Amino acid sequence: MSETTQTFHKLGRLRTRPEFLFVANRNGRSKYAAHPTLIVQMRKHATRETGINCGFTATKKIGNAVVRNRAKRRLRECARSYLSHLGQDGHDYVFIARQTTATCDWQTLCDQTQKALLRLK
RNA sequence: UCAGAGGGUCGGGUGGCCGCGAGGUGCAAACUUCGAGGAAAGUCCGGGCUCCAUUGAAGCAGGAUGCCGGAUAACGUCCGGCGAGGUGGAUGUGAAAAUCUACCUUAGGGAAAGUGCCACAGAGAGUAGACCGCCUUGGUUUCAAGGUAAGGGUGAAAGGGUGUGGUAAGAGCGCACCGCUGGUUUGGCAACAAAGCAGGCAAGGUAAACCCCAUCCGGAGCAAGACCAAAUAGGGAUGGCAUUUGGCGGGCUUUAACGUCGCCAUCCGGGUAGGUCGCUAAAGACGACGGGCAACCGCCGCCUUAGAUGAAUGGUCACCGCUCAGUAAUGAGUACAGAACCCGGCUUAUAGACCCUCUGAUAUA
RNA sequence: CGGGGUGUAGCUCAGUAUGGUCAGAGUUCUCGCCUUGGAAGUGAGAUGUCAGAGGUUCAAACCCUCUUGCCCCGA
Repeated sequence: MSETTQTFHKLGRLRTRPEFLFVANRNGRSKYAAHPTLIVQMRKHATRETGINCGFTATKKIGNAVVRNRAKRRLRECARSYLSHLGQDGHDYVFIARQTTATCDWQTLCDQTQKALLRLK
C-alpha cells in the first residue's frame, strides 16, 4: 500500500474539452471497455510518462441534475478505490456514466469497474 | 373514529470505515470549524449592484399595469373593503321572485370619443324589421294596399320586464311597481351603498379587436465589470492650448450641457490564454414586547449561517424512526429535487407526517 | 447563465395578418379498374384530443395566462 501512495499522491483530473476528446478518439491509440453500468476509455498521454489523469462524464440522457451528480460521485469513488493499483502509469482515463450507474448495486459497479480496468491493462 | 374541502408547518435520525471543498492554527506533518432547498427549478415580474463618457428636460414610438384604500425599497406581489358571479342554509310563497346570512371565485377603467366584427339560420343583427299571425279597407275564391312588435318561428343575442288601462288590432301610447339614466341629500378617506326627486325608454354584445383615458418604464447584464499579466496586432496614456463653424455620440426628434475628431509636450506600454477580485453581514435569521382587523411596522435581546469554477457539500455499511402487506417471522417503500452575484414575490413538482377551521357519516354519553 | 424560434394526418407542410362555413394539400396506407403478373396510371376511401391545462367570447387550431417537448444563437 505504501508503494502505491508513493507512486500516486493524487489523481490528476481532466478538465477541458480537448482533453476528453483526445482520450475518446477512436482513430488514435485509445482503448475502451463497455459494461452495463459504465464505460471506461483509456489512452496513453502524449508527452507525460508518469501519473494518471481521469475524467468523469454524465450526459443529459441519463437523468436530471441530481441523478447526474450521483452517478459522477459513484464513479469518482470507484476510480479512487481501484485506479491507483489497477491503472497504468502515464495513461489518461475517462469514465462515462450510463443510465444504471446511479441506481445499480454498489458491489456490481465495483466488480465491473475492476473488470474494465483489468481488460484495458 | 372515518371521509372530504380549505389554510399552515415539517419534510428523517445516530454511529463506523473511506473521501471532497473552503476558512483558521502551523515551517511541515497534522489538527480543528463550517459545508444545498422549500422549491436551490421555470426565468414569469420587481429591486439592489455593475457598465454603457454624461442619462438632464420635453415630445414621439414601444412595452406594462388597470374597482377602491392600505402595506412595501419596489412589484403584475400581499392585506382589507366594494361590485359581480356561484354554492349551501334561513325567512317567504301555491310555485317563484325577493330579502338575510355563511363559504368560494373574480385580468373588474371607458361600449352616449370614434372605427371594426357579430358566421350559419332568420323577414329583420344595430340610423331596426312585416315571413306566419292579428286588424282595417277594396275585391270578396286565390289576393292587393295599409296599420301593427302583443303571439309564433330563427338564433348565442330580436331594441326594457310584469300588470293594467287603452285600441279596429296594437304599441311607454298613458299609469303602478321593478329596471335604466341624470342630478340632489345622507353615510363612507374612497370604490360604493341607501333614500327620495326628475326624465320618459334612448343607450345590444365584444376593448384577453383596434382604440381612448390614467399611472409607470433608458439599455444591457456577474459570461456585468475591475486589476495582474505569456502571445499577437497596432500605437496608447497623461498634461497644456484651441473648441468659430462642422461631423460623430441615447430606439427616434428637438433642446441644454458635455465628450470626441485638431496641434504641441512628456511618458511607455498593450491585454489574448491564464490568474486574482467582484463573492457573500444582508430591505439577514430567531425570540419577547408594543401598535394595527390584517399585510406589516417599531423597539429590545440574541446569533453569524455554503461560496465551488469540467464545478465541493459525498460513497458505503449497520441500527433506529415512519408507511404498507402479513397472526408473526419478515418483506417492500421512504417523495420532488442540487446553490453559481444577492434579495422580495409568482408559477410549477412533491412520498409521507403533524396542527387548525368547516362539512358529512358512525359510535358513545 | 442569458436571448430567440417552433409543436397541426404515419411523414413533409398550408391554414393563425381579419376567431365562424374549413380542419386542408402532397406523400403514405386500404380496396377496385387496367396488366399474363408487377410498376406507372386512374377511381373511391381511411387517417387528427390542432403539444397539455385553464380562461375571454354566442363560438378558439387562431386571442390571453401557465406548463411541457424539441431546435438554434451569444461569450
